[in-house]
Amino acid sequence: MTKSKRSNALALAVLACLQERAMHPYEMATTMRQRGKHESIKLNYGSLYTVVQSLERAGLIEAQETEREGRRPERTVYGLLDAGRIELIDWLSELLSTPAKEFTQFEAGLSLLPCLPPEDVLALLHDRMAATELALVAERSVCDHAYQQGLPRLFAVESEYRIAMREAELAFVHQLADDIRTGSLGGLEEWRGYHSAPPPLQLPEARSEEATE
Amino acid sequence: MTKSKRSNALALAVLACLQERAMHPYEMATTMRQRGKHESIKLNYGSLYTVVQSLERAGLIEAQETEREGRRPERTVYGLLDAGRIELIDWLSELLSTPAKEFTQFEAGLSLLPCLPPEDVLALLHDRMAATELALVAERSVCDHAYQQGLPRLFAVESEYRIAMREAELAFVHQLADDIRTGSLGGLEEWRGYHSAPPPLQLPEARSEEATE
DNA sequence: GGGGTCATGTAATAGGTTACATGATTCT
DNA sequence: AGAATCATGTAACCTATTACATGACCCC
Repeated sequence: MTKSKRSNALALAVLACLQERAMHPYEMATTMRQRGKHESIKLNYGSLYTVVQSLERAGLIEAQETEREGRRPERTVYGLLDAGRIELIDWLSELLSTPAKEFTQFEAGLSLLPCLPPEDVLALLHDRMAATELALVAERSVCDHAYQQGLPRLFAVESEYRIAMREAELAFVHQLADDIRTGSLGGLEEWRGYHSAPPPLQLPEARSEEATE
Repeated sequence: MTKSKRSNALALAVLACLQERAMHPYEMATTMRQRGKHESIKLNYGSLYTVVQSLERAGLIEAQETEREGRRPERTVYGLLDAGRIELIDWLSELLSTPAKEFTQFEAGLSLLPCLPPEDVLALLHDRMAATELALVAERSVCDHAYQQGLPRLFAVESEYRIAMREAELAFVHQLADDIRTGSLGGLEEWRGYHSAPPPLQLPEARSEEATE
């Protein structure tokens, strides 16, 4: 697995938790949630148990004891094996050092732009800009708040990264919308032609309600 | 499905192909490849057939004829139904207008930074910057080349988007590396403490081979 | 005329997600 | 005391990916 299994980052998070101390799965989940890691790594209980199993099969972690507190269901506590320690370091190093191809939904959408008429695209992009600005405000304030509580930046770098990426996307969309309006994308007439727009409406002043630029 | 099925963008690409004309699956794939859409939408044959089936079950597309050319295997040609046309517009509009939460591998990596010692992280980030710069050169040249062939920008917006995002990430990583070096991330001693670094090596001039800043 | 590669698709497997289950704790 | 929520996990389902299959074309 050690090579094939590097798909789902939740497995990496599990290794990271266990590097700190042995835990049972549910505790890993709450730990991650407390630290806000679920904002960066998709987490749900179902997958968690699947992933833990698969890490065990791969010999990276090991069930240490099954304790039972009160009459709750048994909880299996897992510990990190040496192979797991190595895999953690290796995998994380790869994530940091090697830019990976990611398929984002927005990129998919952009690649199919010609399927919609330009006026519609313009309106949609304006909607996105507004939504992005909102999201940015929220993320920035969460981040600032954490820092004011004394959290060292080291533990919220992901958050700064998300903000930086959103800002960049916003700038891009802004520019793109401008380029569509001014026609500097080229092929505007062709584009409009695909979608038999009823009148020769050349979008002279027809702007939607957004005025973000 | 119309709501639950909006996970895999390949289905959207299928709808988009069929908006143009009826096709059999293999032809959709080659069409997408020709236009470089597989750079933006993950495509492999196995998934393609699964996705087409599921679109058919959902009543968005329909098998029109099964032709047979020479003694090749039968090919089923699919056509877009009205429900499919609507779904295409709806789905694409959502992708464009609504920023979605995406989990990227790099963000996952960043969120686990404290698992590695700061010196190692620094080296890894420098590797990433070098690799990103290479990737940027390649993508820019592909894009420019296409434009010089007369392709209107409209058909390569995704590519410009990828470039913009990579540039932004590069800038972020650059800044982050600086912040680690100068200690403005806070908690550097703590951080180093987690990983009992053998000597009190304070990374005085110990830089790796990259000199990107 | 035999070995590769293209064109086209199917089947088996693995991975992940949703839905469900059950006892404990807390709130009103 | 009953309702809601937390803590903990299992099982069934669905999706996607990999591996495989098969005839045709092409090149030497």
